[in-house]
Amino acid sequence: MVPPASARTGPRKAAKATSAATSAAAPALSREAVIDRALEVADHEGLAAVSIRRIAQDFDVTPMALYWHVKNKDELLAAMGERIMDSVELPELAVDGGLQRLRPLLERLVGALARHPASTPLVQARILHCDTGRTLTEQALTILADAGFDTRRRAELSRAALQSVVMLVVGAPGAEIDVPEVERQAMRERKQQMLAGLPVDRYPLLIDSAAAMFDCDPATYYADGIELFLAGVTALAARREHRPA
Amino acid sequence: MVPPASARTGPRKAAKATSAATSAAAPALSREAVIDRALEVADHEGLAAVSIRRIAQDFDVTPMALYWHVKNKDELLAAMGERIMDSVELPELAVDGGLQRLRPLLERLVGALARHPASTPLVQARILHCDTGRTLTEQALTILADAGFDTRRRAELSRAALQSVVMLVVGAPGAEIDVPEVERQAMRERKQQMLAGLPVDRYPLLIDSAAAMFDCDPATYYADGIELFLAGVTALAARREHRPA
DNA sequence: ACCTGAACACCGTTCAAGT
DNA sequence: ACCTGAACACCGTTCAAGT
Repeated sequence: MVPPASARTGPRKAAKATSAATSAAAPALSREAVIDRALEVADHEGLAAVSIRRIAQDFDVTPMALYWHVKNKDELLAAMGERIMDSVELPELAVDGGLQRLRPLLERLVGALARHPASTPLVQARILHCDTGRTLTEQALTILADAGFDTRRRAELSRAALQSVVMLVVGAPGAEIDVPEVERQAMRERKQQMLAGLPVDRYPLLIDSAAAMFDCDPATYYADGIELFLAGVTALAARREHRPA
Repeated sequence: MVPPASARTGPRKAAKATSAATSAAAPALSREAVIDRALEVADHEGLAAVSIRRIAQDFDVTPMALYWHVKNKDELLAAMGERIMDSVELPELAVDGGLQRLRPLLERLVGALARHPASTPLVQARILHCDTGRTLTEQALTILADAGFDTRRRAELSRAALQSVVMLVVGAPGAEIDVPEVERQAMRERKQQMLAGLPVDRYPLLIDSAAAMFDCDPATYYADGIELFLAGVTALAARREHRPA
């Protein structure tokens, strides 16, 4: 599943340096440090590379040492998700601007998630388990309520809003989540070749789109994704107004 | 990670029945049978419960026997994703109807994915690796091209269309993917209690929506999700028409 | 063509013990 | 309060060998 070890980047005993001044090497073990390191490992080698034993190794410590700072692996993964969520810089909620006020909210979320694409799937289940996620949801609900959506629609749409962002990041073309950094380029090329080898008569448009699917600017990709969602809610809100129940 | 064994549901030697007529028990080992069983296990116990050794056990066979039918675990997971994708009943592409022709396409996809929510994450990366997925994409691209979207926007939007469906299924309220069937109800109740315990002054709308987030009808949830996407593309297409470059 | 046995290098986790 | 050692029950996978 994971390539047979080799290439490690993490902090390690530089040599068998004696106690005093162990150089840059491993930082002190702590819950925060463990979570940070886990996110780093996921960023560079994929989420599958995150294991209790591996992280312990990076701290030059026994695997069981981690269990003092973290309940178990599931809790570590949950904490990674919440850490990402808490890194969102919450925007202030403007008094007016209608549904367009959702835009900064979604942009900030994209900004935070895109820093850790490989760990973004972890966020999905943890949004409502941290303050930042709840505040973000509450803001979205406020904006949607102002636009006239009832409780049920608000719930659905706020959910869809945040999940659309998760989807954008996880499904970003060329992100190749869960593939280690080093193999990403090769992976992309293999995919592109596969598409190029398809029968042109059966999939003319698909082949035509292949290039656009791979070399795409992340900034416009995210902007367009957010735009699509906003266009959707705006249209739905307009329908409500024109034929009110 | 996975609860400590116990409760298994799969086919098993009923007793130490002698060769001839081993009753209903384990079907013949084959690539198809392995994939089917893996999907069943994921459906009932979550994707994490799918292991080479476990599936082998369910067939009363040595783990290494599976390697004859399947290259390795990654290939098994990929095959599960493609199997789901191939179970989509492709709609015929109507000649007219504009962007609304996307609807049956998305509905069929939801239909197929919703049968295996726990394994739906596997579909994401495999869409373009099977005929059905490519055909579906080609159809989406055709509809989007007819609506006037250029190559880049077509590529983006077809991608967004299929991923939105994956997201709808994976993020379905109360689906609790990756949690074994037996614990799902308990999990839902824990979440609901957590929301109920929140400070009402900070999260008034969130708490108000809590009920709507949990007891929701899957049919309208999916219909609304598809509607949101269609409203979005339709609005974007309309903008293009009114101020053409 | 299809399956087994033995072995290897990994996992997560518990529990008693050390400082 | 924080960490270690030894042990257990799991993983995926290889390789030589059986029928």
